Amino acid sequence: MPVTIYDVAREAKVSMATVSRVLNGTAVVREDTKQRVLEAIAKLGYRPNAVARGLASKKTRTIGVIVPDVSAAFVAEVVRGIEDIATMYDYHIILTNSDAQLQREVDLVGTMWEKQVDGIVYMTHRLVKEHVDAFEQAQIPVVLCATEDPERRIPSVNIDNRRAGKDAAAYLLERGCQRIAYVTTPKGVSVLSDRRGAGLASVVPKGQFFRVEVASGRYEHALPILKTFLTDHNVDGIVAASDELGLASIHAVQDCGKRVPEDVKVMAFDNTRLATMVRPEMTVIAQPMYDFGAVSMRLLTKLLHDEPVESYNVILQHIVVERQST
Amino acid sequence: MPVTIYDVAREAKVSMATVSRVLNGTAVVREDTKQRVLEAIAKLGYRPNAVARGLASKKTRTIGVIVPDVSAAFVAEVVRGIEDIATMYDYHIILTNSDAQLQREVDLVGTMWEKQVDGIVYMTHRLVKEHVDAFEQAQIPVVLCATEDPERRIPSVNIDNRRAGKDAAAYLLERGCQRIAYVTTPKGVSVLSDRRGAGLASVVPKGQFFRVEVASGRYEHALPILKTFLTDHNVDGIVAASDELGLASIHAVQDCGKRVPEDVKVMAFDNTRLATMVRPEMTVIAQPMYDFGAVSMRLLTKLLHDEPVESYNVILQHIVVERQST
DNA sequence: CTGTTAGCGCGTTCAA
DNA sequence: TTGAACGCGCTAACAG
Repeated sequence: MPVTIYDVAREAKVSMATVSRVLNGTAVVREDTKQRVLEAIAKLGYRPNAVARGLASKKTRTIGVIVPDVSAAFVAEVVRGIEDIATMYDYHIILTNSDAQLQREVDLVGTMWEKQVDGIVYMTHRLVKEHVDAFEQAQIPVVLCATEDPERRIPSVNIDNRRAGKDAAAYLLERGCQRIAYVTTPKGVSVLSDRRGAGLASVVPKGQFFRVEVASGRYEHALPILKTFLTDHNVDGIVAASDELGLASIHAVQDCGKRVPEDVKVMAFDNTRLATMVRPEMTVIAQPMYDFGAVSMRLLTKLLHDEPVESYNVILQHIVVERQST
Repeated sequence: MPVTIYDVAREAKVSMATVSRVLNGTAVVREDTKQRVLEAIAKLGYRPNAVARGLASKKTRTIGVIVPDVSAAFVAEVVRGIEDIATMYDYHIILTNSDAQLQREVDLVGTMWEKQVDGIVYMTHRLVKEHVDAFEQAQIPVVLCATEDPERRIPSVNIDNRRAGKDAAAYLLERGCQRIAYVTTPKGVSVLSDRRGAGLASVVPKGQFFRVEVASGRYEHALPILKTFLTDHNVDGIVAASDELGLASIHAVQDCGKRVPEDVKVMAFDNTRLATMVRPEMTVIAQPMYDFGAVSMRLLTKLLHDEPVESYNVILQHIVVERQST
């Protein structure tokens, strides 16, 4: 029942090939026949069937987006950036959550192949060989988003995490902090976080740097752990791996009877909306979350259209935003 | 180059129809030939092409998801629910943001048609005739998610917002509040919010109910407006339409030199993670955000598979979660 | 239980 | 500048 390209052709008294031509601008069509076709399309309310197009052209104008979890503020913002640019270039996105589980992450590349996506924007905490193998086997252009390939084989968009770690430490050191703690997930979970930790450790004098590991990165899990830590350790500066951990840090400090920022300065990574909605407002190393997504998607479109790209491993800028917690 | 069903057929020495049968379980296949096919599939690493399947079967196993903005915490949680259940039933989702713009919301239904989605999960603040017309014209099953169709023509998943408003008011009234303010977006923007407001107003004595309108619903925009309001009005109870507005309310109260909850009790709708991460922790009318998405998607699968459904307009339960702000 | 044969709706040669 | 014909990879009758 749905009107097809044949119906339009009949209505306009041309062949379907001609309709296809005006639709795609593939070849020059005489102006008046073009008008006839356009009128027929309008009259019948014709809409091209993207699935049929996909089969015939082998291009679906669909991008696979694989992320750990959209419900995380950071990720949601990234996805928004991806979708905006995708829309701008007339692509749609198929969104999937991997829950950061390797097996699922790898499997999803396969199902994205089945869906015949033109490309993939990929986000994971820790890229390993299995991922790269999956990309290779699927033969689909991939851009890593806020995800690092240690060997830089896959196009990616990141900030300089090591440098960001250094900047955070330098910031606190300059303001008189002597003993600094880094609150983060356990080593090995997130490459980015570990990179930042390395940056911090490279600047803070040995013996004055502490690493506090929180399994889940969630506020409610972190709070008690942090309280215990602060009871045992006398730090005067804290860098948290996320806004949520930053807030937990602030509250933990306060629960220990100390003040932020007078007794302990706290800063966090990310700069989600949370950072400006709490009191004291949090000083942060702001990450360009939206741009992670937007730039990744833009890079992918370049790859797909064989446009020249200046860099396959884009580094975006991070900045320290000073607020009340330091 | 990619291996097709023909390659598998040749390898297994059967016809492609048989391969299709073992793939889809469409008909009984003798056990040993089935094994041969399976082996061939494994050997060749065959993956069915979903686009070709979609064209032939007219079913894409893809669901269109149209939301105002994924980067909003509430929405992101809903989307997560949708995606989880979609995955469970072997569907994928195409996610798009409408920014709550009517024209775009309507257009997106058309582009979803082009993509040949099997169904749509739809979220908007205010459903009007144009939406319904678009659904009708597209002839695609739609489930409204956290969105109300006043005339109940479209399947939907909601809470009872009027009752929720009443419950909020009753809760504050029972605790001694006399003058209650409802902090929300302007009338007409969100049907749900207006419904709640009506519920509140129906319980709070006339002259003791105040409606504070905040254009954007964002914390930073609400804060100054609320401070001004609180300076002029002596309320002792506040109901906010979202956690973000609730937090703005709390801070506004504090900025006016009053205490929460001693001088003014504050409660909010939603119960996003924000509610438990701030101090005082917020009392909320908890909304089942994840379930909005999950149940919507489940309902859609029932519609798509002609399973019997008990109710086309599902009402989920809301509950008051008492915390420190009241 | 299995193979043959049409399409699905469109892009894309190749001729005209 | 236009049309006819083929094929994309698969599902779904229809035979056998």
